[in-house]
Amino acid sequence: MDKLATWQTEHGVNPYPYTFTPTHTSTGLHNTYAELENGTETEDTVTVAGRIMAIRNSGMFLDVMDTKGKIQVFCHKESLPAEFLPQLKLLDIGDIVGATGTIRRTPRGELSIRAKSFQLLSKSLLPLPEKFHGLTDKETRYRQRYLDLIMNETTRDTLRKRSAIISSIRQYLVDAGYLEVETPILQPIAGGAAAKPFTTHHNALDMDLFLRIAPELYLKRLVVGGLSEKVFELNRNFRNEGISPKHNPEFTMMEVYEAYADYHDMMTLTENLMAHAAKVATGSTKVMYQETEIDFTAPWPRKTMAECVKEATGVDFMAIETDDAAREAGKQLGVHVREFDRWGHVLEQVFEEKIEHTLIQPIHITDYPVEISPLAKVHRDNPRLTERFETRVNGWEVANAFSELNNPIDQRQRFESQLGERDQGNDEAHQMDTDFVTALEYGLPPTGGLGIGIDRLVMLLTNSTNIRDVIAFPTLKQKS
RNA sequence: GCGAGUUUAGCUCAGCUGGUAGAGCAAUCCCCUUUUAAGGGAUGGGUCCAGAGUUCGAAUCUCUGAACUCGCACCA
Repeated sequence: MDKLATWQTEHGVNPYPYTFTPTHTSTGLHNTYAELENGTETEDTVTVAGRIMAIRNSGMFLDVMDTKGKIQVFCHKESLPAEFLPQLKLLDIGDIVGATGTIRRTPRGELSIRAKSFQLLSKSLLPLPEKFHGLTDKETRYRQRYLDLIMNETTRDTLRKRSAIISSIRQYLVDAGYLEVETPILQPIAGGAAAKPFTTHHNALDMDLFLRIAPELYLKRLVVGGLSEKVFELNRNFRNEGISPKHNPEFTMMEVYEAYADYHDMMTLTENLMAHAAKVATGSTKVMYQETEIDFTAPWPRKTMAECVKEATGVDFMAIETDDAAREAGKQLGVHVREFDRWGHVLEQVFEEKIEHTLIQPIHITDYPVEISPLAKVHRDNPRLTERFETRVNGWEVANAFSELNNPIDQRQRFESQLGERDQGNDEAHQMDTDFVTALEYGLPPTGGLGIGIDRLVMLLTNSTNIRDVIAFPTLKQKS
């Protein structure tokens, strides 16, 4: 652009200088001078910096936006030294500038800085989207998130809240004595969940590796080793599956393991963590999501999966003895049943198709069938069930937790049973991880474990209806 | 993967039954020094998503493809 050259040749200005030192933020000034009356001038000199979002009256009024907000810079020819006036004409919407001047409030009530000087800090070469409608095209908003952030306060707010939520969870756990750890993202066996992994290859080792679908098996190894009785990891998982408003191929999971705890303890921890995060993000444990108020205030109801199904359908799966009878019952209820489904698969399928979407307020669904819970400990009162729960909010799975299976003999059998399912066509059945079984053979203490889907929690706490709105750079197809 | 929809200027969008490509904002130039989407005047700006077809003539009709959006499926 010509203006870029003009800055350099006619004004000897480097349009991309190295440093600048603002003394104040826009929001800080709005707070400090909240009581300043209209039409008042002060002698208080401040320096701010930010992006020009609007220019009015040929540069007399600049709206400057910094991370905290906006403030008007008032460039009047009587208060701005004459040498700045030609430079004023060279400013564009989108330029980043610093300005120094005195605080005043205009007769119409706009807190402003009466500029004594300003400095170009970065020249913008591309025009910003139109100011009134802003940037609304969803594709551009996701592909060029920087533009979305410049133009849309909601986007800035959502992603800042995401950061606050993650910090609050981390801080809560650290304060409670949990040790934050890191475990491999590149794994030779993608374990800890049922999902299709991304595959990659290490050249020097000539070895295929998988991006992890869950950190679970490594975190339990750390508990076996006694690194800490309470560990957690807050990081990305990768699942090679469809993209939807609730699924991104890479997503953020918090997993925590606590020795000598069981799944009841994990329910309490889930409630405390989410209620805390809700308060940090929204100021309250009662959160408006779309048209519904969701109440995260602890404690939350707990109900077994079989009870839910019995209440909603009248069918008591606990009274069904065989897999054949379970499949028949599933078909009777109009639920999708596969030929290799056993009692537990059918029970879960009925739950998902008939009940899940009705669970709006936070609830722990407990006592999952053993067939679909290969890493959870058998229920102390019933061998067909496990001590596992999933927390549902707004019909979504937001947490999954167990009393961890720590009996190595049982674990080996569960893996073998999963291999059997794999042979029957369930390509997401769990793989055998012999080293993990070996770790259990050295002894994992009784342990409670919990995973929380951070992105979905952030969606709920920021009133977002698409997971892409809570991920700064969501996965998109490459433009050809 | 399936269905519906969208794709036109930097942005937000018009463009009818096929007949020379439009507006507002942004940009450039001029006027204007107390504006709040500032205002007035002038000017420039297009691979109408891509390719093929129908037609004298296609942004518009047909087919194929692409990206996106929404819904569904998948995601135990």
